[in-house]
Amino acid sequence: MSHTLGIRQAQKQKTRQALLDAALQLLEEQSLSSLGLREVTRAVGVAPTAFYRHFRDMADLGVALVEEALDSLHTTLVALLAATGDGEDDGEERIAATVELIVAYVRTHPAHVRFIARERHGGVQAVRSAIGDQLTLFAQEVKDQFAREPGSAGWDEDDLLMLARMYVDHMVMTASALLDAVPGTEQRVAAGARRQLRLLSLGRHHWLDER
Amino acid sequence: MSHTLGIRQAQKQKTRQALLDAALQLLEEQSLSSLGLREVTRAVGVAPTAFYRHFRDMADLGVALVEEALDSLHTTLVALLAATGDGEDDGEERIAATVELIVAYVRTHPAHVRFIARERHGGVQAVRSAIGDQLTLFAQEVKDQFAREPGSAGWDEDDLLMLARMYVDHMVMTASALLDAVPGTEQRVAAGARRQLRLLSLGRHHWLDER
DNA sequence: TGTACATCAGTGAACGCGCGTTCACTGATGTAC
DNA sequence: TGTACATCAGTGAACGCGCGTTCACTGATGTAC
Repeated sequence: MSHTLGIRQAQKQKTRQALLDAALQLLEEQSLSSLGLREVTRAVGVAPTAFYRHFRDMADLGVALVEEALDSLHTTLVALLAATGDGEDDGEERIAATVELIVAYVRTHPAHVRFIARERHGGVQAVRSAIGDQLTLFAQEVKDQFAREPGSAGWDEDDLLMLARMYVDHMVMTASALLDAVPGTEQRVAAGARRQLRLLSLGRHHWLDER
Repeated sequence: MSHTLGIRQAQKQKTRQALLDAALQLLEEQSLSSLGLREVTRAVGVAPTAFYRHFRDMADLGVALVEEALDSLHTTLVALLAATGDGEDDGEERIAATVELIVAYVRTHPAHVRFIARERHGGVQAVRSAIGDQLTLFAQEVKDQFAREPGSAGWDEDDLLMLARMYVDHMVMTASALLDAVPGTEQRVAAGARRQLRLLSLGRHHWLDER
């Protein structure tokens, strides 16, 4: 039997989620350090003081948003690694699948992408750290996947991590570029992203050529 | 004979520069959208209303800061392109010189770097646009330099621009990574950046291998 | 050079406003028997 | 099942504070003659 939440706890969760959703929406047009507690509670329709039943302050809510956003991003990353074949053809199929996944992710979670891109270097220290830690974790996972592939034979740890970081950074950058793209030009951006991945792939295949 | 400013104009410029300097310093620990006009004038030691003699609002000051920051970055970029030889040895010297220039730039202009990294995706639309436009311009200049090099024979325009964008983005990312680096680990970050440039360089040299 | 008037960068008082935080509260939900 | 008490998510009034913006001003600098 799975545990059913009491009415009280269920309602509390609902309010908490409403606060997170409202904040994420408000953050499309401003950054976390200028978003007010009253603004968020007003959007949800609860008293300002209700906020304190869920978060200590806005930075605390920001960290919760990072977890939410990067949980969904993690799902996408796992799918992306699953689509990783290191196949016979220099990975052209994998590149197309990767970019397609990013495009789909941006389409379904635009606010999350914007939030991460904006707050990654934003003005709230705790949130910046949370995002940095998660991206480092992602790079580790990508590295582990690379290490499993035959194309990585002979690579040392540092080089693999460097490669993984480039892929993760490229993912974030592509996602953010898609967001900022003039509507209708997303296909051009996606094509550019595929070209960039092709360049990285070429570099990767020739990495060991000169010892 | 060069034109000498009147006493009045010279003093006005001085105050304006003081406002920009104070704002840049305050922005090390917060983002533009949460920085207040009174905060800036207080730091300079003038009345809040003096602000309006120089800027319409904080967004206006932000755009002025973009111009200031990217002017100095442009100087660095020109030096960087001058250091570009596309030499015999896969460009290892150029890579070292490039990373060294970025390290030096971050050391001498840390606040500018932080400002650009933070506001590139920040909450103030006008500033975001100003930064985006300048970076596009930089990519064009890098592209033009690449086009002049023998290694780029056979490349089409779109591919060259894509490559230039990767270099510009890599520069910004490296600069921001150096800022965030735990003090003392800058050399590790620089080594990682060199490795990444080596990978890009390899990709570049093999770009036309398969037509 | 001296005088009379114009300009305008910076001042300081005043304003209305929304902010974050405190506090004692209410009333529905949970628990013990 | 029913009753008595405990818990606690959300309320609403109140607070002091700093904000952006307005306005009429001052006095040093600039200009015309």
